Amino acid sequence: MNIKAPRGTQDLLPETTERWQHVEEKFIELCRRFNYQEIRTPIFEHTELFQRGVGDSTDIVQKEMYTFTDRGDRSITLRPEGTASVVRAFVEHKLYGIPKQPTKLYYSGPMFRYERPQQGRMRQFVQFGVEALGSEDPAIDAEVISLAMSLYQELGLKSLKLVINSLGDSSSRESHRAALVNHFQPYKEELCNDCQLRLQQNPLRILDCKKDRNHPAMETAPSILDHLNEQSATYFSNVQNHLDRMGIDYVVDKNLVRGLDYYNHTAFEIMSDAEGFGSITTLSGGGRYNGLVEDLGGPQTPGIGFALSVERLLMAIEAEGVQLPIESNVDCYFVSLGQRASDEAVRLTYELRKAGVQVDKDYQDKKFKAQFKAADRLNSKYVVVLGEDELANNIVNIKEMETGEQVEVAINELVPYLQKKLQGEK
RNA sequence: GCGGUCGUGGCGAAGUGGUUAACGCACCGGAUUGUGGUUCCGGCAUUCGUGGGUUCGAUUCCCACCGGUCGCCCCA
Repeated sequence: MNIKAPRGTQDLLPETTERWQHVEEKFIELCRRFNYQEIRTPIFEHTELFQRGVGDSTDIVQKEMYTFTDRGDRSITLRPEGTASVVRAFVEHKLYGIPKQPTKLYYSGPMFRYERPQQGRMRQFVQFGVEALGSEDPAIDAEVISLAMSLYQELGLKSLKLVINSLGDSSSRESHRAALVNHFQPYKEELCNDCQLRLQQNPLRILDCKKDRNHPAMETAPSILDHLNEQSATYFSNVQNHLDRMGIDYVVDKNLVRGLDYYNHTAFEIMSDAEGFGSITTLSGGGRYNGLVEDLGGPQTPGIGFALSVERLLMAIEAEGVQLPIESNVDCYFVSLGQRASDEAVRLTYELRKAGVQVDKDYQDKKFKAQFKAADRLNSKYVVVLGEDELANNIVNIKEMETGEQVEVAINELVPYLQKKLQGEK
């Protein structure tokens, strides 16, 4: 029986992991520049956290969670997203009490959702995310958005679209909700099954229903933007003012509705315009969640954050043909002939490695020529040749592969010689 | 969860109800007993996603399952 990776999971092989490492390093470096610090939370949590945090009416909670009962009869869920866990940790460890405020955190790690996989949608996928807790300044909304945009831009992506909207505060949402119910109630029978349910549960989400998008009632549906109270409207326009001043392009989409219950005020998504990117165009999404900390038992604390999919980020890089500066090669390769020479090469390889040189040798008893081929394939800058003759004279032959030049060097000079050579290049 | 489509060596890809499963790339060895390339020669699938069924016989036909992929729902 052949065991394969479970559906919707993937192995990332060396060729790919180099690309992952590159974007991970970029993300970490960027967070540092923006003064966000890393938080690591468990990969599984009590199921209740997501029911309360993400919201019982959401698709995530209703049909996408990896939930199981552990041996202690606890209901456990593999985290489907990061914000609920971060906020839980924020409350649990009373981070709201430390002097450094607002609390600016970033995370990176696997998330799990039970869905039908397709490209850009895995059951286990990796998100980068940030959360800024404790500030209700429109400037920090802009900061979070700019961090997300910077990551894509600095990695070289061009076909980006930033979409923003405001969901308003609770009173704005209440008034909008009532207006929506009023508006759609007469057409209830004409809407799709899902939307008939949404009418009671979450009428906001009728707005981004793909099935009913052409229903005439959509055109005339009340916009949240018309129901924002003065504070909410001011907040939203301040966020936009900051984006304008920062030179970040965006479009306002009054139908942008985020799938999670905890959002209010600012909501945004970054999408890819790239040719052939496929039907899933959302690269990342985020928004403000001023009630979540309180919902999870903490003091009233505003928050905003976003999360992006690393898989989709790499897909976008691929789709746009961006070349990442990844070099996979070796400084030096040993070619040896005969057992005694090979033994000595083992020792010298170790000496070179201790001295910081990136070096490898043959371990498959390959023929002389095949060893050279291996060196070539690894793009080795130098080849050190060690045979019986060299051994007898206590020397090695060092060949520079690009030029073909070869020099004799005493064995005990090998390490300093190569160190010097390689230093000169860098 | 629903619908379409696909599943042959490491990769790409032909093929047929019958018995030797093409070809290309990659890889390994030799020509060239110690220097990367080229060329030439040779090697490389008891087996066609898995399990059943039909048949004298199945990689080829049927069914189920598994997996990929595309679209829908929804999202990152």
